Amino acid sequence: MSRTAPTAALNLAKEATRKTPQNDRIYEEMLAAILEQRLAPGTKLSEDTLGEIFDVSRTVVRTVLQRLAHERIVQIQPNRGAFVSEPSPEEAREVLQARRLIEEGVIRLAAKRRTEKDINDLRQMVSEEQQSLDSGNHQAWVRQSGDFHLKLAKIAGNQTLTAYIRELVSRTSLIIVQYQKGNLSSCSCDEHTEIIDAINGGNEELAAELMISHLNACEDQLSLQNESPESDLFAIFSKTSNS
Amino acid sequence: MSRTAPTAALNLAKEATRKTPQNDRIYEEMLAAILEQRLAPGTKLSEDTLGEIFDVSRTVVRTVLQRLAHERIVQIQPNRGAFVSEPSPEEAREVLQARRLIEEGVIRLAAKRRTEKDINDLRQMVSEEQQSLDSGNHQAWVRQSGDFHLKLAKIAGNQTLTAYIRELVSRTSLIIVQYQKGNLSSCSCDEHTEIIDAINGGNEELAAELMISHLNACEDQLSLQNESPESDLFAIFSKTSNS
DNA sequence: AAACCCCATATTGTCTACATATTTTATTTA
DNA sequence: TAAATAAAATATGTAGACAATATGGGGTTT
Repeated sequence: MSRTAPTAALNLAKEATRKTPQNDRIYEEMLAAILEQRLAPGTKLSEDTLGEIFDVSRTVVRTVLQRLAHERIVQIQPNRGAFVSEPSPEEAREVLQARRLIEEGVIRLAAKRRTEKDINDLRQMVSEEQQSLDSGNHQAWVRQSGDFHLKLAKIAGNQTLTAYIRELVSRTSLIIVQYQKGNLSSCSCDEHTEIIDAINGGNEELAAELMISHLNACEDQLSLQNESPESDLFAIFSKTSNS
Repeated sequence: MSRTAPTAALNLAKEATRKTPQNDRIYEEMLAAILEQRLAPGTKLSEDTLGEIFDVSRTVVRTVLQRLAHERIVQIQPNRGAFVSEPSPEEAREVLQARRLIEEGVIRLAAKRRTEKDINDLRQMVSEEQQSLDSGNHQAWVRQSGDFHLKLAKIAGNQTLTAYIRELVSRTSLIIVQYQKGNLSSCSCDEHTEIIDAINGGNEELAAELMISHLNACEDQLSLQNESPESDLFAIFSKTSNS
């Protein structure tokens, strides 16, 4: 009975976000569409078209596009429009580097703060990942794999870092869409399980090493050897035009 | 003469950002106003008023406010308006924790990649910091101190991490405005100098330790013992109302 | 006199219209 | 026929108008 403050504060927080549901709804739908590969990288996102689809004016669409642009999921070219981002190999390496750096720290925090329930939740998530992998549901696996890393950030208990990881995970999904070579190896779930075991045992150092190895393995599964599009053009034509 | 691609790509990049200067100009001005404490935390940012000040419509103002909101410099309350953020002590601790985590990694990268010019630039920046400190120019010092950390991120060479640090530095400035107790200690410049010496010597481990200590020292200079506003209210009145 | 309700006012959320920039297409010329 | 140019069409950038929501004051009721 005493101390209703937390509940009140929570309700207040919910109240604060209860409105502008249109923005959020459209944002979620567009993000999902991009991450589930229904919108390929490079696709033009016409304001009029999107407005018609979601039955809102361009004003609302622009708000959503600007939000997605800030998260680097779409790129806005002034006076030309918004496009689904096509991360360059350099950008891909950068994102993975940032993830190694941040998630190494996050996993150490998570190892310190994890509860029994957290461990159970994580194991449950890996189990579902494995199911998607077994059934060949690539899209679901990419999303669930990202959710696993996001859950670790939430366990670490820092909202700022969680927001950054959410962003990086989204961008990674986009990168995987573009650069994944061949089929995905099934070892990923095992790596996730190893990480759970490490933080369950409170072994920060091991957990950190496993996380870095895991992200390195992810990067190794990508074909990032090629240069950026423009440079490619010059490289491709230099043989004939420069001779 | 051969390989004009990089230059072409650079020009293209400049072209891409040459427009929408209005957004950027107003964004920069508002950010400066907030970080220089001309707009205090909690200040209502009326769309009409700002539109009148900058001589643009609310459309443009809203775009800028949404951008600042995404960077957590302003808070948008639906149907109520935008306000300069008032970071809670919890949020302050979170930001400093995120900075320790990210900047430890960044300083290691910077130590690996720094050039002679970088070191000179950094020493020059610290020198200017010292001048502002000596002349009692608090505002300039806060900005320059942030620029130092931002420069380190640029040396590390990861644009994603640089963007995150820029955001965290801005938020830290806002936090300092709210929670700095007493005068600022002059040791900060010395700490920056020590960090430069460490990365100049290529001593990653030392540089990382110094950076963490430095950020801890920053946090220790803040008065973060109080709880968040809401909780405060309940704590304050619980003695009388609950008896 | 105090508390409550309703309405007036002001501000934000959204839509539509117009201005400006880009892209496409059609026409002209070499 | 192909290239270049001009004009039309299309899309984005901005402004202003209307709708919805929150705030504050005045009046009524107990």
